[in-house]
Amino acid sequence: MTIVRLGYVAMSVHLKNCSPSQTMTYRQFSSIKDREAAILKLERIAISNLQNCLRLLKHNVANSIHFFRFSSKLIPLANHEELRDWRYMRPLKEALREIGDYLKEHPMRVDFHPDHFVLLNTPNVDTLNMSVKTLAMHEALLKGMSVNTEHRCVLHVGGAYEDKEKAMELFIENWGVIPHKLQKMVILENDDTSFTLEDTLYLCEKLGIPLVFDYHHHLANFQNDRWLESWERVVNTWAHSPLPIKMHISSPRSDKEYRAHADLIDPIMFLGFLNEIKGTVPEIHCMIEAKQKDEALFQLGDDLEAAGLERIDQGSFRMK
DNA sequence: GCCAGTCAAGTCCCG
DNA sequence: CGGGACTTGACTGGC
Repeated sequence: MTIVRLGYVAMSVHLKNCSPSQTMTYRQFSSIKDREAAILKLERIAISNLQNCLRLLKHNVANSIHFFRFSSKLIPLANHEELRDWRYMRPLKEALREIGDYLKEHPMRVDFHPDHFVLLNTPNVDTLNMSVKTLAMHEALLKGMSVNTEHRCVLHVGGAYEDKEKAMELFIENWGVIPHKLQKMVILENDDTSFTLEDTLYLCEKLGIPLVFDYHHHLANFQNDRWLESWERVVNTWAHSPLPIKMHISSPRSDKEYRAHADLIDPIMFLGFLNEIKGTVPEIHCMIEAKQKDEALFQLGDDLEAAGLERIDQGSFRMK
């Protein structure tokens, strides 16, 4: 038996005026003459983003969704060079605590996917330092919400830099200088241009990092199309995690724009996948990456039910 | 009110 | 080798 739980990313198409990613660009920031007022504005935006996150969590509970990825744009300009003196966490304490209190009452898997500027295998020291800083910010946000930080940040391996083997060795080398508490947060995903399932698995096994299998990326970028041959190894990377295995699902927008995400999830592709892994794990969490966000989740849920899966609630299914 | 162009960050790809 | 594409949602500025 396998329990399948569906999750979605960052925002809801059903909640109005509820963006968790409002922002201010640096150009806009620097055009405000009173710097203190400009910083207050940044703080107001960040607090509003967190309040909208809480609304989203309530929406999830109301719709029995147990899995959610926070936006990584919660704090505009958080690590900008010119705002090094800004202690941005202090004014956010209260808003973060409220989220933490709510999560305590309504347990839900929440995590982050820092964007593609966070590169652990970069040969550039400044880029590496910025990446560590950004990871530390994610850690502070999780801690502010009293969420156990272990395995909550999905990252890609990084750039190939014209030599994939070398780039993987550089990942291992740089990994050694990442603070242990940040290492603990990281999980790694196969990507759609450079690092395949096998490449990522090599690093995950070597360094003890759980692997997030992205099925769509795999179809766009593989060495061996028989991913099932590696599935047991993928499952094993989660053996010592407090969390169930997770994966990403999305569907190609079109043949021409194969790598771009479609509005919705193609249920045939997903059902095919589920059929293969049925019974191999007690529980799996599937993060839906689709333009239509939570609506894609609802529609996929209906498709799964129509296909005969036993529905536990809006976001959960049981496969015998 | 709508549409096009712009935005912190890095890497890849094409000409 | 250099500049544009990539990707994403939000926001600005021009009409």
